[in-house]
Amino acid sequence: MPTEIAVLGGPPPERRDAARNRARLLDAALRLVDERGADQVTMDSVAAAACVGKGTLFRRYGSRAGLMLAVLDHSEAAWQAEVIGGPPPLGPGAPPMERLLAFGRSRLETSLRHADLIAAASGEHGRSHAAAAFTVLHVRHLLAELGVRGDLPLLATAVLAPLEASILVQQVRVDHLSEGRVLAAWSDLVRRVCRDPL
Amino acid sequence: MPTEIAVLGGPPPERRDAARNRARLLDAALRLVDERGADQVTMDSVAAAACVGKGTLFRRYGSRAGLMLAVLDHSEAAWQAEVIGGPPPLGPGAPPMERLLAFGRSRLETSLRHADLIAAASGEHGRSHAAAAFTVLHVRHLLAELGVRGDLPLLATAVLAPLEASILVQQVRVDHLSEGRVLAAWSDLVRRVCRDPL
DNA sequence: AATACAAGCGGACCGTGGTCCGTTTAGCCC
DNA sequence: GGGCTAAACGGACCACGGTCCGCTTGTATT
Repeated sequence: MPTEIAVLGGPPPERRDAARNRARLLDAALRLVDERGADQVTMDSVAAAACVGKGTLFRRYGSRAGLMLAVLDHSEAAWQAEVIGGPPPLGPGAPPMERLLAFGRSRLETSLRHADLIAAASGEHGRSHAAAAFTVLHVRHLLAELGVRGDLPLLATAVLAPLEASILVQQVRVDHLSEGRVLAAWSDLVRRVCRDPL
Repeated sequence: MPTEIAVLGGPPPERRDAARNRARLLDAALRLVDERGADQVTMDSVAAAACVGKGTLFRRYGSRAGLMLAVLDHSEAAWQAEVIGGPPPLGPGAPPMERLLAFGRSRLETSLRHADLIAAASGEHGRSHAAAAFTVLHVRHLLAELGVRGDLPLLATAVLAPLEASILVQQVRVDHLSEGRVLAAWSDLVRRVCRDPL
């Protein structure tokens, strides 16, 4: 029986071949999604492109949604970095309201750009992936800086809700509303929410 | 060659057997969804229960999402009737703000009750089914009565966004926030949006 | 190095959504 | 009623997501 070192809980580390396969699979998925679009990528094709059995793919990522989530997180990492540490007004340095409006514009663009990926990733795990949690936290933080009172976590979620990919796709790609108009309406919403109730 | 009567365009009427099968299928689907829950109902089982071939099912309803949409519309008809003509404060007769808040509470409950059905119906047609259009129209109407200025269609969509089933399921069933708290936050949002900017 | 065993592996297999196409039938005209 | 055609029918068939299980391999222990 192997010595049990990890006294404090936590998942045991991945075996080296497992980690290698995980990386191979993510690589293959990133490449395929990039060159064909998310909804043209089958699980079999990813497994084949990674030279790995299908069973391994599902053991590592759980489901198609899980794999797409990993791809999505990878794709949005750069965006998150810009929000956290990039140049103003999106990054720190600008007044909170300007940052919030810049955030909205940027999020709108990103949601639309990754719409297919987001849809593919939005099965079963609810929407609670790292990326979503990050946006809520960020908006909540900005609202706090603006001195908004109330149930900030829920208010942040409410402000973010109209920027959900599924809603934006309906508005822009089905109803053919211009992105500018959608953004203007969102900005209006934000100003109303943040207005001081003096 | 049959006489062409419909000079003005529009889809030709359904053949009698087709209409009968459509009804049979919807009946079967309603019954199965009611007794097993939407995500335990397979297309094969619906076709079998309706004593109809699977091909027919798909010809009539296009896809699983289409069938579930029909079931959903049927299930929500009663709710829509209450909103349009039921007793206040949900129905007409109460002041607009009271109606709007009652609408929110009612919509929150309905979205959660039909969450599985809504999820099953939300493929491919975007969200543009009759039910969704109805809620937007209604909220838009109430906002107008409240004298709210701005891009009312988009503002209505933004106000409705936090009541989307997917978001509510995450908040209530995953994060275990109470319905009361979620509703309070939504009411707060609405009051902020409707506040007069004097 | 030899041993032991958990972890990992891969591909055959299954259920389900969706399509296809040869056959049947409702509706119209004579 | 008989004949014609477009519409409808239905079930065999396919693709894809997901599971299962017997075999392999990495790693820790001695």
